[in-house]
Amino acid sequence: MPKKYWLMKTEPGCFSIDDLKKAKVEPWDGVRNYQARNFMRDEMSVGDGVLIYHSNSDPLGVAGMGRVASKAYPDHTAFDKDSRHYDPKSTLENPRWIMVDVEFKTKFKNFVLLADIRKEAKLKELRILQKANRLSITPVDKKHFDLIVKMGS
DNA sequence: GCCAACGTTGGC
DNA sequence: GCCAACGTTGGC
Repeated sequence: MPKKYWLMKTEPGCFSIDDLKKAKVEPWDGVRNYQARNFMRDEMSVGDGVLIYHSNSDPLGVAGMGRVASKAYPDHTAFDKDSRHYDPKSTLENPRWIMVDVEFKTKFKNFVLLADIRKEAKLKELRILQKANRLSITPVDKKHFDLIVKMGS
């Protein structure tokens, strides 16, 4: 299967690129959106490239790069009553939510600001720039992925 | 199956 | 903190 590329959002106040660097590999739990889930279930494979995007923070933008390190498997936080991601409709027999492991690759030398991504004409088709795109996982074209990595290096 | 109400996301 | 946009829920 050809390698694919993704952008995954995280709130750094909750889990940042530095946390990922420290953890090396992290289960990407808490995704509670069907479109994002289906990307993980149907399209992701081990080795895919991941842009790590910091949302809801200052600065906003892409902080680094990782890779998909596992296939999708049940998100156990959905079973945990004490988790903020608890979903009573997800059961062990029939898990509704899944996650993949994400492995740290690099923290960008130059944080790639959302404002600079907006200014770059070649990136105008990027999903996160489209109006009101709230998807926490979006596919990224290889050429866009490579350009953002270049901007960050 | 419609749709109003509600909760969440996330940039500003 | 605001609020627009969107997804989900649930009554009908």
